[in-house]
Amino acid sequence: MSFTATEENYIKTIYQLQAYDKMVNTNSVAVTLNTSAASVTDMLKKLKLKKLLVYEKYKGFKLNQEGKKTALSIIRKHRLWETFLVNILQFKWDEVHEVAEQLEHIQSNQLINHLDDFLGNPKFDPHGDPIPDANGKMPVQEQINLTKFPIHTLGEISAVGSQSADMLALLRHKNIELGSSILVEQIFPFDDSIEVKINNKILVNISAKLAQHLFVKQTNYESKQC
Amino acid sequence: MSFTATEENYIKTIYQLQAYDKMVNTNSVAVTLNTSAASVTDMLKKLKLKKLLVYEKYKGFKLNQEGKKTALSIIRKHRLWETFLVNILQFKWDEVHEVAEQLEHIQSNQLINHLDDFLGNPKFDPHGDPIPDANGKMPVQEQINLTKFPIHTLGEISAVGSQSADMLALLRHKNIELGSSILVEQIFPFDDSIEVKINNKILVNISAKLAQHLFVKQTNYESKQC
DNA sequence: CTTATTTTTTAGATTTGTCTAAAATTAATT
DNA sequence: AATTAATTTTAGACAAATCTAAAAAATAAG
Repeated sequence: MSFTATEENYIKTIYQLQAYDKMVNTNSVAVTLNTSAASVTDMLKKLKLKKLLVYEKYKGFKLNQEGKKTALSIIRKHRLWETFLVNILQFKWDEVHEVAEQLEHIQSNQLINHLDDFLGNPKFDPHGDPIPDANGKMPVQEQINLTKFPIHTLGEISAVGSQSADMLALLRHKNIELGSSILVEQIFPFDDSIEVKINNKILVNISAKLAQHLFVKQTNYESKQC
Repeated sequence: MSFTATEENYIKTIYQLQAYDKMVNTNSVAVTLNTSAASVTDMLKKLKLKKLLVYEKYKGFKLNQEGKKTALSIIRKHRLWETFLVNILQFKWDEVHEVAEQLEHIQSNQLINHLDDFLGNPKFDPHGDPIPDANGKMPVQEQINLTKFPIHTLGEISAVGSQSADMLALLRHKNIELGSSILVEQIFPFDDSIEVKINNKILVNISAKLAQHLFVKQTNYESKQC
């Protein structure tokens, strides 16, 4: 079965909002897609008809198995295209999103599988996010971006996403290096900066921009993947 | 200014039909795009409003300067993507069209210019068609596919588009080699086969499939490019 | 446990691209 | 030149995706 670009955008958004099978509400989808709640309701009816989600009016909704499978195939396409843009066409990290949003809607399994092979079947995209395989299987993400790391959870710095001298100088100044332990204490919504404790000793503030270039691996705890 | 995928398909079709500034009629566009004459009329009004074509009702129409510029940028995208699919992703010649039809509508100058650079700024696509540059300039096409070569015009075989042993055996059988002179005598619409005279001596019949793999350079005459 | 507030859904309208059927125009034929 | 045939345009309708405003349901507050 195939879907319009609009349907695919809804499916992807719902998937991201329902992480670990939570119920999703109309408004959050409307806000994310920058549209009205009424439009979301219209689309929900349509997606229910196509048997992609569990939905009863006023009660919230979430994707079923088929819906999740569809979402993963869209995410796969998006992340492979981002990898292509950055690794092959020399785009910068922060330039790829808009173009990948268009490319993810191209319909051709042959295309995406050939692209996957050409890129060397990458497991993670340039932002460190895992790329589902052709069967929708996501590699376990051993490292995630600091901006997405849960609060009050112990982790350690596992990678830095840039070799810029300016950035390395900043890290040295803050006493952060590969292997440092890190614990997010607080997030400031105003500028998206993050206060973290490094090596269980010093508190430092990390700007949103710096955080985007730091990758963290959770220590001790099992990650509950679904 | 930017256009919907549908508008772009009309613009491209009209461009191809008006070769050398001939007037185009409604029906031929309808047939090419597999739609109704009424739909074409609707779109003509829209494209006239956007100042892309010269159009007076019942009198035919053609793209103006702006329209042709737009058409060339779409053709540029289409042919660069076809080159990418064949040269990089290992698609076969006859598998690329449908996917390129989708990819040509992706909007991003940065993307297409990076792709052009990555491919090494190719002048011709895998079908031998010329690729317009970023300014819409088409390289002079010294060779064209036999299927597009004008009837009763003297040319010579300038390239063969495959190295398959089966194909070379067939060419040897028909006494065709690089540099052979060729003159199209007749085209049979039933199976698109072509009767040609080789080296001004022997008449041979060439199947549509074989013709697609032969490239011909016109001899003696100047090509009237616009 | 009613009332007020928020969230969600319905109703009705709009835009884009499409269609069919009928009317208008041009081209062809006797 | 008058009539027939073909082409093109208009008129009116429809489906997809959207909107605003009003109604319905769920949640929160007094």
